[in-house]
Amino acid sequence: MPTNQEIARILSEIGEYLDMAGVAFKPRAYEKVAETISSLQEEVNDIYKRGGLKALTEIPGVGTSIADHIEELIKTGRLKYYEQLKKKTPVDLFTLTQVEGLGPKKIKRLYKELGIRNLGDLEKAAKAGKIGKLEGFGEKSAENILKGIEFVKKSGGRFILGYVMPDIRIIEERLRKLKGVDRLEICGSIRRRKETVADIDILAISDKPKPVMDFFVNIPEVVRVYAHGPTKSMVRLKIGGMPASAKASAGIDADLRVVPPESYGAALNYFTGSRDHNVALRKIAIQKGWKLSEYGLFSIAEKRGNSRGITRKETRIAGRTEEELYKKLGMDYIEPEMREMTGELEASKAHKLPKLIGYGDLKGDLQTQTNWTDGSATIEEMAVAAQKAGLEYIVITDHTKRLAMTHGLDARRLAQQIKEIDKLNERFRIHDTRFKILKGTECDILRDGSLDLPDEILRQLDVVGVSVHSLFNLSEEEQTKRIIKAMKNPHADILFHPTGRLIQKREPYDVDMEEIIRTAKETGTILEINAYPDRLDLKDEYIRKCVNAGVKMSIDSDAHSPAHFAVLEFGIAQARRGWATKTDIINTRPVEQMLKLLK
DNA sequence: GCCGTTTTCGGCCCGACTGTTTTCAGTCG
Repeated sequence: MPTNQEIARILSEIGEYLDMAGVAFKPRAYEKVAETISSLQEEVNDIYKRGGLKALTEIPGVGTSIADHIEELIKTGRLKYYEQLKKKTPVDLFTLTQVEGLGPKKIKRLYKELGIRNLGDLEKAAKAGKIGKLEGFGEKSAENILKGIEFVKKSGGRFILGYVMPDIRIIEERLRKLKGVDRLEICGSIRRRKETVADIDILAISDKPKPVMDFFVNIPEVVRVYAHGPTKSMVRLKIGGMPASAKASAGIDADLRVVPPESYGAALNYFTGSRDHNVALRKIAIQKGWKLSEYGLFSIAEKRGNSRGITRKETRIAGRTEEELYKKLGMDYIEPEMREMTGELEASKAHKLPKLIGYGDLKGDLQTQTNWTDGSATIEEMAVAAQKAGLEYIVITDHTKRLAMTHGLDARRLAQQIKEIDKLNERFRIHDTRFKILKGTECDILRDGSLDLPDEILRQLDVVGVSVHSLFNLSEEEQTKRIIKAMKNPHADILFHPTGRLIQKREPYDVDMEEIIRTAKETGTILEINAYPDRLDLKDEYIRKCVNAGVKMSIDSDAHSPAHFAVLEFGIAQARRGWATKTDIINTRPVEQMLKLLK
């Protein structure tokens, strides 16, 4: 049974083969449907099982031909049409197209004239000087291909946002301070605050773009310059990124575009994306008889000349700000985190967009660890750091005894910690701060769904978080049952990192999230949005389901050191991508009100 | 090959840069 990713890859390769053959329009149809399928929530397989060919054609971009292709793939595991194309040009398209500067047309010529089928062949030919001699290629192309090969070998492609953000901000500040730069913004998936990002898109306003460009391609982090023009430059940056990895050492690509002030909003919008969101906006503009580009929204007047045909006069009608642009198109402003074509255009037209939780809206943090278990700092140090980060309260949630490697707390040590926290709060009170340390736990959920600490001690805590740290491989049924039983414990207030995933490291465990969300609603259990950059667990799609179901959530740092409170912004970003408002998140409230929302 | 609240036929987002060219194709985002 082919997975969505496998189906998407085959369809996308068909698109590239058609492109190679010079076929018009079909390539884009295949590329587009491949993108849709690779980001589909439901398995295409299941859709087919449920409703056959007809259900397949209800997937956007799937018509009769592609539906037939998919059916053949599901039924036979093969696709004759694809195999025929592949036979004509039997190359490793997937890898070769990852080489910067190589597209279908060039790959075809390299195969026809030099017999190049894969990365190895390509490297050999380039080193042997064969590519430079090919008509239309030249020495420079050969050199670029070799550099491209190096990167493909080293890089996995995407970076975890929270790990690269600190370095990106340093570069951003340096460029912003540059003389001649009036405004500057990081756009693209970074502005949309995606979980992972592939590159850095930077937009600037300047009336002297040349010195800005020259500065940019010469900053010390630049290891390679792909393009250096008057309004657009592209480079590869070597930035630390944390944790240090092979990936980070390969560097990350950054583009800088400079536009005039009257185009800033349109450019900001265009370079922020998502691509699909932009395409949809341009179509709306066309329906109104206008044209939208990164330079603005234009009305078009056509004048018929006597013999010379038609002349077009374009008049800018919006583009200085994004707000103006959306308004002119008949819509409310859409926050960057929502620009993913998941219904934001419809909501915007109907003036029904939610007012998203803001980046300064958190008043507390409900999951923090200390040196009582696997954290690095004392309770007091964590409290002081949280206060500095602008919070009014934190919950200390050290691990429990089942997690032996962290010296998890048993009932006796937890009782000691409770006393310690009482003392500290007294001291804070004396020093006349309103900051409050709450007593809590990150209590392990055992195999059978019971909790790692007895009810007698849980009863004494302000906040009980429960979470899974073992037996990730249980069947979906067993895992779901286990977690639901824990949620039904009258003391279990919050389910921490509900799916257990680690981005780029560990898949989520098999769990029926629909069922978990229903149980949360039933039992009044809070679901956590864990802000730690490689967790971001819940995912945006589940956050949105919680919002729609009226299930409350918390945003927690899972801080293991004082510096970690900085990650809360990524949790807020995640919540915003799930369309959550301030009222959906319990720790936007002052401590007394927050506590009232718990069991 | 897909799609339709102006279209079931005739459209399909738009522009920048490079390299190898003498006016542009290919690639990228």
